Order: sequence, then C-alpha cells, then structure tokens
Amino acid sequence: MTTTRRELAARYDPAAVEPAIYERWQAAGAFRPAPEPPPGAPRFVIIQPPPNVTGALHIGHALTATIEDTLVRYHRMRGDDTLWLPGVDHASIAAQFVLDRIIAEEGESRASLGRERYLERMWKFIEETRDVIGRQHRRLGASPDWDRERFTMDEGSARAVRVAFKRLWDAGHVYRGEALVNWCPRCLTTISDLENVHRDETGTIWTIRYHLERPDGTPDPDAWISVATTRPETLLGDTAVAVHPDDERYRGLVGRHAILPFLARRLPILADEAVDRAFGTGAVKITPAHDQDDYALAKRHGLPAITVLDEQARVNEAGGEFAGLDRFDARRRIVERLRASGDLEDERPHEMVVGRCDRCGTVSEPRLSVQWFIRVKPLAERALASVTEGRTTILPARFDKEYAHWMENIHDWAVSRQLWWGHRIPAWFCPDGHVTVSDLPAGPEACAECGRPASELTQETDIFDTWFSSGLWPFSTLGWPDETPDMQRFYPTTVMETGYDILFFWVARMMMLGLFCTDREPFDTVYLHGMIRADGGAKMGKTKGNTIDPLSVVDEIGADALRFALVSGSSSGHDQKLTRAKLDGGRNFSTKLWNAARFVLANRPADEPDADPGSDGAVDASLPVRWLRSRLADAVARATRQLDALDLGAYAATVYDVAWSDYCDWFLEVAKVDMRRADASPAERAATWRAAAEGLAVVLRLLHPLMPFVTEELWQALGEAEPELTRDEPLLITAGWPAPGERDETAETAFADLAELIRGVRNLRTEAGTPAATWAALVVDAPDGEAADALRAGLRYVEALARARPIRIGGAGDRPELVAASPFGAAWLGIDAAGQVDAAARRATRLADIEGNLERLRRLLADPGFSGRAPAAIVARERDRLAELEERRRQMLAEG
RNA sequence: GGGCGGUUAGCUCAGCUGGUCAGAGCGCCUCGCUUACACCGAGGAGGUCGGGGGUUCGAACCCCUCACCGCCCACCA
Repeated sequence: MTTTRRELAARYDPAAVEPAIYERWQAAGAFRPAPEPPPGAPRFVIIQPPPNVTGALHIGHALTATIEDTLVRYHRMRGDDTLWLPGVDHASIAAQFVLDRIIAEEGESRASLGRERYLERMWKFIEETRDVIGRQHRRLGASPDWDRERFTMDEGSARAVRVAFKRLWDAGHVYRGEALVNWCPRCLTTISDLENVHRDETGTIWTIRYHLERPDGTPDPDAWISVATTRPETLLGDTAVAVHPDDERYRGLVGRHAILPFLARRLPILADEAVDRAFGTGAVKITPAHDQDDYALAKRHGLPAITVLDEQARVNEAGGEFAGLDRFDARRRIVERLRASGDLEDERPHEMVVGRCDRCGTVSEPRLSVQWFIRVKPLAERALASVTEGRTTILPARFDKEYAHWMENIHDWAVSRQLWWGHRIPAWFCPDGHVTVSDLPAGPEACAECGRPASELTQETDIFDTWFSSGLWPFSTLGWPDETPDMQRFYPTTVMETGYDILFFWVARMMMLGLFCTDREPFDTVYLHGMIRADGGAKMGKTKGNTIDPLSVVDEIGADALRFALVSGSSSGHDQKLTRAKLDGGRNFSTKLWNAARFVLANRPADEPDADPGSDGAVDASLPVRWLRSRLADAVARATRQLDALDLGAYAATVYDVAWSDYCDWFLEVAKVDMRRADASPAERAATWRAAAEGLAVVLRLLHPLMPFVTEELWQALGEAEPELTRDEPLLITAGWPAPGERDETAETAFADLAELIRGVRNLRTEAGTPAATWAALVVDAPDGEAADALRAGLRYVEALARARPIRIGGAGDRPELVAASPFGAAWLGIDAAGQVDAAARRATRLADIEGNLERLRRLLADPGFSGRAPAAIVARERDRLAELEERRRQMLAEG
C-alpha cells in the first residue's frame, strides 16, 4: 500500500491551483519583510514603476512584474532583507485623458463640470479602477508587500512633493517665467520635451512673397523678399524677416522693411548667423511666439513676440480677418488668399519633423506662456557623476552613454501643467505679485515677502508634471522627509527595474531628485529590460490588434508558463518577440515538472524505512545519485551567479536544462532501473527514491522564483508525501535557496561516459532501423581493466536505456558488424537488421572523420607559433584530444 | 545631423574577459518497446556565425570598412 497522501492530477491545471496557492502565501504573510531586519542579512529592495491607477495589465507590465518578482523571490529565499513596495501612479495627463472620454459619453466635459466636480468625479473613478491593476498583478504571482501599497496622490506623496519643491525653491533650483513651451491644443496643457514626440512626416513647404516697403510706407508691388514656411498660419505673428549676414543676395535688403500680407505689419529685415543660406530662399520669416528658433533669434534682436493662436490653436483676435479659425483652416485660407494675390511663389511636398503630443497624437504647438521650471543643470551633473563614478550601475552598460548624453544636454524641466488631476504647485501669489512657496499642508500663513495674510494670497492653479511625484517614489514611499525606520532600513534601494523606454522620463528624474532630496543615490543598480514585440517584430498596440493579453494567457496556460516564456531567451535591454510557440514552450515546461513530480510521488516505496537511508550509511550513493547531486550543485552555483548578475535569461536556461535534461531525461530514467530491478534491496530502492525526491526538491527551489505556482504546489505535495523533504519550511516561497553543493567530477565523468555509450548505441540502432522493442546484443571492447570495471558498474543502465542485451565486455569471440567508438572502447552492436546498413561505408565515414581531425590537430601542434605562444593549458588540452583521437583510430583499425 | 543596437540553423534567439562556441527552443525527417509525461521519448538533417579587409599561433567574439533592419536623441524655416 502506498503511503502517498495525495494523488496529483494527470494533467496540470493551473487555473485550479494558482488562486489557492496565492491565498496561502498571503495568509502566511510571506510577502512581508520580517518585523526586524535579519541580523547581517544583505538588503534587497526593488523599485518598480508604479503602474497607472487607471491602467489595465498589458504584456509590458507582465514582463516588469515577472522580472521583479523573480528577483524578489530569489532574494527572499536567500534570507535577504527583502522589500518590494507596490503602488500606483496618478498619471495626471493619462488619467484625465481617460476620464474625459468617459464623461464625454455622459454629455459632460471638463469645462461643464468645473475643477472641483471634475476632481470629485476623478476620485470616484479612481476608486473603481484603483484595485484592478493590483488584482491583475496577483494573478501573475507578483509578491510585493501589499500592506504597504502606496499611491502617488496619497498624503505621504503629497507631503514629499511639497517638501521637495520647497527645498528646490529655497536652493534656487526653481524659477517661474515666460517661455516658449510645447503645448497640446487638445489636452490643453504644457507637455515636456519628452512628451513631445517627433515624427518624420511629409508636409508642404510654401514660398511666400513679402513685398518690400516703399518710402511712403506702402508695399512695393514689384519688389519682394520670398520666405519659405511649412506653417503659413504663423505668418500672422511674424515680426521680422531674417537673412544670413554674408548672403550676397540680400545684402542690400538688410535694414529695410517688408510688409506682412493681410496685416500690413512692418517687418525689419535683419541679418543673423543662424539662418541657413542653403535652405529655402535663404530668408526666414520670424514668428517668435510660435517657433523655438525664432524665439531665440527674437531675443537676440529685441523683437516683439505676438501670439496669434489661442490655447486650442485657433487664430486669436490678433489674426485680423482669420480670427476664430482653427490653425489648419487658417492655413488653407491663407494659402488660398496668397495664391489669389499672386504672392504664393511655390508649393511643394516637404519631408519634415512634426512634434505631436505623446498622449493624444495631436500636433503640438510651441506656445508662449508662464511656467514653472526646475533648473536641472546642477542636479543633472550630480546624477551623471553617480553613474560615471560607479555609485549607480546601469545595466546593460551601453545605456550609460544615452544617460550621459541626456544629462549633458538637458534643458530646464517645465514642471507645471495646466491640468487638474495631480499635485497642485504649492506656491501662493500675493496681490503685489510676490511668490511664496510653502510645504505646509494648509499653505503659508503670510506672504514671505510682504507679510500679507494668507487670506489675501491665492494658490497657483497649475499642477505638477506626474513625473515629479514619481521621481520621489523610492523615498516618498518610505516616509521621507522623516528619517523613519523604513528609510533607515530600506534606503537607498537596491535595484531599480524598468523598461528602457522610461530611462529619461523616470529613472533620470529619480536620480536627480533622489540625490537632491536625500543626498544619496536612490538605488545601486538600474536594470533596464527591452520591449515586447509582436510576432513580426512590430510594436504591440491595441490599435494594431497584435497584442497578447497576459491575463488570457494566464487563464489558458497559467502564470508560470507566461513568466517562463517572458524570461527565457531574453537578454537585458534587448527587445524580444513573444510568440505562441514560446508560450507553449512555457506551458510544456510546467507540465513536464508536474509529470516528473507525479512520477516521483507515485513511486514512493511502500516500505521505505523511517530513518534516512542516505545519511546513515546503510547504502552508498549510487553513481547516478552522485551524478545528479553534482549536476544540481553545478546548476545551483550557476543559477545563483546568474541571478546575482541579473541575467535572468541565462538563469532560465540553466534551470530548464537541469530540470528537463539532467533530471528528467537522464536521472529519472536510470532511477527507474534501480527502483524496479528485482535484485535491489528495499534500502537501495528507498535510497534511489529518496535521491529522486531530494533532487526534485532542489529543482523546485531553483525554479520557484520564476515559476512560483507549480513549484509551490509540488512542494506541498512533496511535503505531504515525505515531510522530511520539506522540513525546513512548509511553504516553498519562504524556504531557503538551495545550498551550494559539492561537485563530484569522478561521478560526472563516469556517468557522462555511460551516457555517451548509450547514445552511441541508440545511434547505431536508429541507423540500422532496429525496431525499438528489439533487444540487441552488444559487445564492448573495454581494452583495459579500469574501463571494464567502470562499464560493469553501469551495465544495467546501458542495458535498459540502450535496450541492449546481452552485453559482453571484452573477450574474444564473434563480433557483430556495427561498431561505434565509445569511452570504453569500441562497441559492436549485433542486430538482425544490421544488414540494412552498409557497415563498411559507415566505418569508412567514421574513420575519415577521425583522420581529418587528427590531421588538423597534428598540424596545429606542429606549428611552432601555436605550441610556442599559446598558453600551456591550451596546448596540453589539444595534445590530450590528439591522444584520444589516436586511440579511437586504433580501435577502429583493430576491429578491421 | 549625431548616437546606439541588431544582422548566428527554416523561425525565435543564447553565446561572459578571443582557444570543445558552433548552441537551445520551435519547425522539419525517421522511429516509438517502456503505466511520469505524445504539452512526451529516442535518433537525425540543417549554419563557411551579413559582405570585405586587418590584428593574432588562433576570431562569431578585437579593429577598420560596406550593406541592410530597428531604436534613441536633435530648434533647419
């Protein structure tokens, strides 16, 4: 009667297993750091990009969560003081974008609701969506400490924002002023340079005649200066025409004036080196209020800036007859009018770069307005030094350059946004125009400059760029600005993990703000992963319909399969394609593990003694057992190294190989032999089973970080069958990382030799077309006693796995025709069907192969350049190979 | 206009500081006794590591160059 307490289902059903497992983890408080830091334990704190509060899980989140969870689980198993603090980001512009669409369906708009009601509506909306993304992360198996979940709009964050901004202000890093900023006419807010995405587009370039002014102030119908533009509507705001100082064509015109069409404004013609003589006509219309270059040029020349577009990019009252028109309608109208008057000289398609709002895709408009800026140069210098001086490491290292380039060319950060959902800038204006920045929740008590009471002050209505609060995340979540126990225990953090696409948006800001606020680098390592792409290599996108929904995948094949597929075959910073085939690979692997465990559990000997037969010396460990332990020791060492190096792709390969190839394909197959052979003692049988079960336990430990559900479930089953095996911990999630083991080179070599012989025989069988069921006689030369002994020790495995019987070692007598070289000497296979193979031809091929290699090696070794300059170890190795080949050749010749 | 990455078996990708590095998974071909697993097992075919040049005793790996593909940064109207 078997003592197995639980029968595993014939097929792994993740849907039936995962939710229950997750609940057990949570009930056990497995995600929480210990109340006190374990003495002497290294710290491991991971920083995750908090997903948008209104968001739904996409494949990118799944990748991020998988990587982070794998690292966190690994470090937790190692006993490190581990923290993963979850949270969500208020994502002001993205959230407003979503809510605006929703209220539009209700017939409302931001304007119709007004700020207060809109924000109430937003909080209500957030309440509905806030938990969604967390629940979805749970389904992936993510194991952050949910008790510490934070939100970038909670009071802790709000306080951190106020304090950080106040300190920046006090340090002189903040200013408020008029500047030409990127403006989205649809979102009705400033957007930062990063949110203004440039795209190559084909537009039109028009050449327009500006007639020259005659002495009487009227335009000269016969004299003009032609300017080229891609945005004719901006001409309404022109205040000059510029040419290059050395441009002969225009030398005589500099100092004169042109008359602006429609508005009859006098435009000075001036010279400036910034003008490219080769482009267009060599003369540029200058629109300071609507173009960055022109703005800079106007400043140099003291030109006025006239804003002609309103916040929705309609022509304003300064636009004369065009007032009220949308910018593109105005463009068409102006072009028509110019064409009619004969002042449109040319019109042609033009390849150009257009800036669009990252959020909504609307063409952005440079707009002159008063904004809050953070002077980032000094902050950036420190943030750059942290990386160049090695206090923070970016992986992969090549992103160092991008980071440095960005930090070196950084512009001041426009942090104010004309949005409602977010942290309001804690600045107050007094009627005299004084500005008071305060970090008090209720605002300042009086104007900092003139002492006017708070009742006379009004707060700035702009809010902060979302990334300002995100930039404080690593410490605002730990209680900063207070020196809390959490700050002391968990800050600075260890690994900042995210996609390379937000290196500048987020990582750079965290570095700058972290250094400024806390005087320390916010994390030791920045680990950047790549993007997930669709099968053809295209970006995944809802509109393209080529997305893979991680939750559907989890429903279908389980979180473990998805996680494995996301990590295996990946390398940091490189994009990867995710395909159905890859997901299937993950699923197959979880099934494989399940079945291996099923085999182990179902074969537990009924009569296993209570005492541990492996440790009391009753039975010496068999060769396969020693081999398995050595292979596992190697895998543990490699996996540990790879996870420490954040090389998750390599780690996945390591565990996959040891589990599938070493454990399942080889060990379990030979274990069957030892567990089933009639002449084995109960103790021997038990020892073999025990080794299999222990080996499985190590495999489960190794795999748990990446495939937590199936490994945990099997761990439970293993524990129920044999509590001894999981004695140290009832839950795998909190069990220890496998201890490093000893390599056993002798066992590895011996077993590898047997495996090679088995493979050689299998090969012969296939070539000969031997039916799988047929037993074939085998003769192995085994020229020396040592080889014969080694072979004899493993004979039963060869017999079973190569289906060879009887096996004769050495000795004279008839020898079958088919021969293969093996570590033990030549191996002859006798089978009835041998005639199907041309033994002689086969032998000739093998011999030629050996001869070829021999020739190459002899030449190499004869080369004085090689033997003289190559390291001795390399030379010795090549000598050994030569000797080995010579031996094989001798075997081959001997048999003929 | 700068900068970066990629180009390795039909496909998707690993290959660390040059010396069993020519690999894995999928796909393909052949076979399938065997109660862990056909989401499987055994065996096999398939690549002059994008082209050219160089350094070296030796290069997929280092240098130069060219060709494609992709990405990032950038104020040419």
